[in-house]
Amino acid sequence: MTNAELAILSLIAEKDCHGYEIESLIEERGLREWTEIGFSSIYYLLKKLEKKKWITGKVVRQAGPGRSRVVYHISAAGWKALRASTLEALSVPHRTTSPMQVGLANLPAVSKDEALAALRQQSEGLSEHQGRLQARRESQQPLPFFVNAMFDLALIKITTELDWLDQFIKQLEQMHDEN
Amino acid sequence: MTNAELAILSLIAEKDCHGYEIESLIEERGLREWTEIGFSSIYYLLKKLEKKKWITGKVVRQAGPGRSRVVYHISAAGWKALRASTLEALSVPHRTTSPMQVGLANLPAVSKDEALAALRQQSEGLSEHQGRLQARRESQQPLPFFVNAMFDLALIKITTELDWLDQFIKQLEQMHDEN
DNA sequence: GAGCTATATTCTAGTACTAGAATATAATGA
DNA sequence: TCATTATATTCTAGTACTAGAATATAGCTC
Repeated sequence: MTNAELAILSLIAEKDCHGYEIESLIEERGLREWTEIGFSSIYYLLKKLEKKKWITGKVVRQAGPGRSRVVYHISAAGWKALRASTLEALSVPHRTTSPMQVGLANLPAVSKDEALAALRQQSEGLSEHQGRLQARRESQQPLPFFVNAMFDLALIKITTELDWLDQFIKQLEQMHDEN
Repeated sequence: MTNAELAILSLIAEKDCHGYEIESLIEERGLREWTEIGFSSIYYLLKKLEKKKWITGKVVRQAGPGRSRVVYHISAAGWKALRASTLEALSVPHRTTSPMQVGLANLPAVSKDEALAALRQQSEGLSEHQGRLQARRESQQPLPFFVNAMFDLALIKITTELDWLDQFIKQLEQMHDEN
């Protein structure tokens, strides 16, 4: 199961949902901070999960305007897959090279000044992201311990990267320009 | 330009290459530690870069056995794209949520013991990766400062994650099992 | 009963790879 | 000369999304 599939499946595991509702859940909880599922992908992913028999859809006509919804419910096989996939995600390390690291590998292609400007921008963007995460965590307390753990890990990773980056910028500033 | 395209283009920028040669460079330098470009993707990516006019191919018959090679050379437009893409990679932060974090979000789906076993496996895998990176860096000294920077950053990120993980495992061990 | 609005889903035409098998070709050796 | 080997490239049939436009339908208003 892919990350995107797992994310959708776990929302349905929590509570029966239709596509539009999943979109609002994602929006509401700021899940876009964690995944990159676009609106147009939700229905695609739902169909995929249904094809695998992990969820089953039921057309529901409701009071109020608008067409009927398809409300999805997780199946026994879906729970099994969710558990298996969660364990796999927890156990298998996944090497992650950020674009910035790839950029670093190509540092000689740009001038010192350009590199410095770019890295300062990176640093600012990272700080903003850090701030957003911190704010979101604080605004939602108290949270279950495992959600706090997620925030912790995310924040610690960003902070580490930011510290390293700021030190690297200083180091680069003091270097002789070879370009 | 995608990460994969950038990686290939930067190898060609360094020196004219044909497809098979790129594969051996990737293997030789342990670039799979940084990117996930499969062998079958190299030719696909070369074609893509050629279509964008960033590289030009030339059929070369060489001494020795085997069919002719297509040796690629970076164009002026290619250099321009390489510089632009490098600056973008250096400046634009990229949120990266590892599968483990997604797993953490689904922690309630598994039992405490299962989670602990999985996380211990994660920790071991991470340690091994850390060791591999460290060994590779040491075996290749002296390296250009920016390559050392890449290793530094990668190692610091892994170490941070590992420290957090080991602490989290301890915390989880002391918790009451609710599943 | 005709149009309007809100709600929800589907469709079209992409992009970006990827695994693995098949193919092509130059030299060499039996 | 004809199979074999080494070298290098191409082909087939996928998977996994994704942007944005189009469509469907229930109720409400006039």
